[in-house]
Amino acid sequence: MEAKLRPDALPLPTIRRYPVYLRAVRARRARGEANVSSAALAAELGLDPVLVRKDLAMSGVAGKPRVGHSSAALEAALEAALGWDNVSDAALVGAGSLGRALLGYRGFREQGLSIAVAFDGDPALDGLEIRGVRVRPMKDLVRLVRRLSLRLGILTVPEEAAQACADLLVAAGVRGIWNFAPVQLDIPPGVVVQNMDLAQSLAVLSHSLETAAIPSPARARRP
Amino acid sequence: MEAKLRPDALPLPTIRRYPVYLRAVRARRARGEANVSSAALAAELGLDPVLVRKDLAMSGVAGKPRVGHSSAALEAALEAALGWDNVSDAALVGAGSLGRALLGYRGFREQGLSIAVAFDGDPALDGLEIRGVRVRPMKDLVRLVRRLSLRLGILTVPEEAAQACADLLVAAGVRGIWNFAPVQLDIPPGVVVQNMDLAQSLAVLSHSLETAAIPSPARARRP
DNA sequence: TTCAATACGATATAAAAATATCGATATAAA
DNA sequence: TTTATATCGATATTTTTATATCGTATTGAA
Repeated sequence: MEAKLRPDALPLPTIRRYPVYLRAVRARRARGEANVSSAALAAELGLDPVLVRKDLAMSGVAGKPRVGHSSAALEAALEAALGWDNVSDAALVGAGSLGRALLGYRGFREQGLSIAVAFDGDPALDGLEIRGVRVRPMKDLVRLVRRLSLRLGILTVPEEAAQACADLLVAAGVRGIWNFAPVQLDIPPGVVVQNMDLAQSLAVLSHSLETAAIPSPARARRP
Repeated sequence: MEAKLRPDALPLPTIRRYPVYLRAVRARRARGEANVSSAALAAELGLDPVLVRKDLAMSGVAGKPRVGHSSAALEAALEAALGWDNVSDAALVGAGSLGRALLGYRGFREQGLSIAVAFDGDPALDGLEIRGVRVRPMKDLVRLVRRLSLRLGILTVPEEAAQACADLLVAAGVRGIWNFAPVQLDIPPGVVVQNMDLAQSLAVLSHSLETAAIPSPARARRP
């Protein structure tokens, strides 16, 4: 009868939770658990069981009562939903300290991401190899990105340079930009931008630090 | 009559947008603009004007028709709401590449944050000074953090070490933890955790890259 | 074989957030 | 002075997301 509850568009918050589920499922699978129950995941992650159940249901894999979901199937489905099943190569722009930190992050491979080449405006870095990735001058960006047909650009330059570099990436035919600069980029439609703003995250923290400052120390977050 | 619309708790999405507004307001003020209109901000940031207006209203500063809001007052109010008006010192745990990148980030001062001391388990780093911040061994963490009465901990260690380091920070009396490790920390109530998960951000990007792949190129994001 | 418990699936309700609409007010131009 | 308009403030509506509830299927134990 095939009556899967599968809306064509997954809710954004669900997408954001998928990597969290995926990590947990992978860990359990590595531990030899062939099946994962949504309730167990919810308990481990401190989330509402219903929420987890709904999220998993939207991945398309069915679960069996008293057993849970096949962890292998879940892992595959989550990866597919995220587009992490086939590794895609990216170009990193800005080989400063943040750029280098990203170059050194081993976890990207598990997230379908591999940095193929880096660019930097500083001539001193030209030709340098950082963690197995060669740094190229900016003037080669459009040509190289196009030749390697990279779909993704990672922007780790100072905010003054961000828009100009983004324009180069777009000119090179990139489909998405992961922007670490605290700037609202002006990008033509068709290219997806995801901002990674430290300030936004810090805002939530320091605000709740400010407000939840004095009150009673005994108060559970989740009942 | 004093009928300010001021809910005691600001919506989380509003909090997240505050740093974005703040940056824009600061830039305009630096350019000599004494007043900022919500409509202009909305246009600059690509947001809905009503949304911006509501967000700004919740900061408590009133705007005047045909003029806008006083940019000085707005800046102060936003900073106050975020708790960025008085700089607070933080402890950084994990002086690896990501930790160093954060140590090198100049923007933190504008966000009310200053890293006072760093810790790392690697004895080779003991005593090293990075960007003016001394690296200390882990065994000194609780004592030093307590003595400096630091309220905030920044966690940039590998995921295996994250929970143990978080426990140390909590033991040292920290009120909030900014967690860059991809782990769900188990933290007692009273201590606020804000996760900065690269994977979650990348998830949104690669998913929309995946879904919005083939369709028509001409499609505006905001009408 | 029967029964109880677990965990899923679906529906319903509630909460939160974004968007739309309308009226009021202060400023600048006529 | 008058009038038009930009812009705010408030209310209403819609959409999105989260939570609660109920029924049912499957398994493992009695």
